[in-house]
Amino acid sequence: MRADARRNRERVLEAAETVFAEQGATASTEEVARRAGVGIGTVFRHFPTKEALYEAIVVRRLSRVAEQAQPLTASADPAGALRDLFARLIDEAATKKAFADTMAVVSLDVKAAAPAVGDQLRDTIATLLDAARTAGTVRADVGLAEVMVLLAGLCLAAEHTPDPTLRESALSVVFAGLTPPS
Amino acid sequence: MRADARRNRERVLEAAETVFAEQGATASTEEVARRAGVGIGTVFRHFPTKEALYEAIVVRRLSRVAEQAQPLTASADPAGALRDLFARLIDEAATKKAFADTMAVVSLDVKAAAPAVGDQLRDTIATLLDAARTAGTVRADVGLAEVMVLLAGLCLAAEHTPDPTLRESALSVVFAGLTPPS
DNA sequence: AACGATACGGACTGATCACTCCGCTTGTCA
DNA sequence: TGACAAGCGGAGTGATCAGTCCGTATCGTT
Repeated sequence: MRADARRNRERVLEAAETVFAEQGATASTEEVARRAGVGIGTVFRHFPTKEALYEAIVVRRLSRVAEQAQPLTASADPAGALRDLFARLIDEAATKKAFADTMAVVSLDVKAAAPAVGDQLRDTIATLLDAARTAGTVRADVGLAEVMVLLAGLCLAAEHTPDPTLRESALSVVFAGLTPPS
Repeated sequence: MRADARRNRERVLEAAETVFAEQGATASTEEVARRAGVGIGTVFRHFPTKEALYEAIVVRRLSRVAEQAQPLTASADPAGALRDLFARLIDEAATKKAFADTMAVVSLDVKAAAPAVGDQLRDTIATLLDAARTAGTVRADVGLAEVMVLLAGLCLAAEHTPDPTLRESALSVVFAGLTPPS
């Protein structure tokens, strides 16, 4: 692969990330090309389809998030770690358009396109949840599926909730519901 | 207004409701016209804009929902009534595409297009919430805003959650979080 | 330096869609 | 029943956008 090609590919990914974050998945490919300082042809040479480009940045974002999340599994307070992770994901969803949709797809449409990356995050959450249940800091009768639905819901709602305090409050209520009755 | 005009207007609304429920807001106006057994011109004569048509069916759905919800304010168990209402809205969101978005807009983008209709539902929820807090069946420190965020989140997540049991479980967790600690 | 392969830019194509316009039909009322 | 306004259908218009194609520029290699 030629040097300029590699450089342009990276530029396109970077531009796509910000454009999709700002305008959502409906942003035009031309806008991405413009932002990258590149012709449309170049975009399509590197990513044969708009969907492929979109998927590429989804994978990118997800693997970054999953990578940051992984160390949490070593935490002594798994429920707390889970909550921190959720807070981080919720903030990302509030800030970057279409990230909430990504989270919804990863959380809920399990057989989704890019499987491995979503699994990684899901696995981390599963580990934390198990540990928290064992520790007695999360109710034993809630499963991963429920938690994923709640996470997706919080992320999707966050997209329309500019006030961070309010997002935090909603998260608090959910975690109160996850805590075992005393 | 001529008899056939009134009849066609109703047909268009009916068709739009099912088409938007099936395909979401991106469904084409032509599809609505076809489903209504009417020319496109007719659709645009009654609703000058696709957006106007969409807004009309949003208002329609919302006022139906708000109307059904209103009697609940008389309930002796306001927390239970609130939960029933949420369950109903969540089911609707799971079944009818774009209803979840409507709920999100009504819940979160307060200054939205069709104000009065959203207010009606919001008022009912506020009344139930107040009563429940007074009765001590909902924590005193959660406000309407938080509840609306949670409702929107549950509805948005429901759109991707075909399993009704799972939706119900998620709702349970949220309501557990709303219940005062014993 | 010179040459072939690789990559680039952006005009172009075809499809889709919201919306318009006008010749024709149908309801209404005298 | 006749006449005319109100309403209808759907071909047409312009805009947008994903994706193609090819003449040109750039890179790497000998």
